[in-house]
Amino acid sequence: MMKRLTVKKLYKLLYDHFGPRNWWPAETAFEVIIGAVLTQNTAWKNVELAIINLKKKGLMTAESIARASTKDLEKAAHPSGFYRQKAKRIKEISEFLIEEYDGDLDDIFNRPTGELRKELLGLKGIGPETADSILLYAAGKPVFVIDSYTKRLVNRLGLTEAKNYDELQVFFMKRLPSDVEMFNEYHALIVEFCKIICRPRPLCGECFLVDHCSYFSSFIEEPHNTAQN
DNA sequence: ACCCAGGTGGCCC
DNA sequence: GGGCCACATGGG
Repeated sequence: MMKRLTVKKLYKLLYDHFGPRNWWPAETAFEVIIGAVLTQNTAWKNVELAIINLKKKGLMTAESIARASTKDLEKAAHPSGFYRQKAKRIKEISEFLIEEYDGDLDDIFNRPTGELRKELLGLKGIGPETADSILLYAAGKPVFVIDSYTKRLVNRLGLTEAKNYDELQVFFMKRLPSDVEMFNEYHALIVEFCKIICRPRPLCGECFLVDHCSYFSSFIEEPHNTAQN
């Protein structure tokens, strides 16, 4: 008889399997913001290339990006895709930080979380996931980040019917203690798990969650016949 | 030659 | 408020 999988139990399973992920992969809070924009609908590997380019040009501070030419920013952002709009957006965000907060992130991060979130959402290029990634991974606020992996996973597991961002966020936050470290790990663990196993198309092979959830076993398919086509 | 990746904003109805 | 669509590169 299979026990019902809960949000807390899922966290434990993922944590026990993968261990701490130690996110976000960035040297500074500002780099988290830039990475969060660059990684929108983009593989992180490509984002790394763009971040290396920016650093090589000395473009990993709000001051330098605000001052940089659009052309230089586009060249650096190129490998991450959507490079024209991303270049424009990291420039606008940097300009905003300089103008409104003198480039001081501690200053802006000291604001109440709700107000800060609204302020971030007001910027072009920052939607709910990017805003919450910044709140959690740069500002250290207890905010649960939802992404396409999270939606896919909880829907397949049958944990909730919720589909839209805010509903899913409430779903998780109502069932978990407000703990920055745990929220940090939980999101990173979901990404890790989905990168490997919970793909758009079912992946053949075993999955350590199968024993814990019947919904999950239902989409694990038989090994692919690679001979066809 | 497809499909996919740590989304967002602008339209349209 | 939801359903499309453009945005673009690099890897499988």
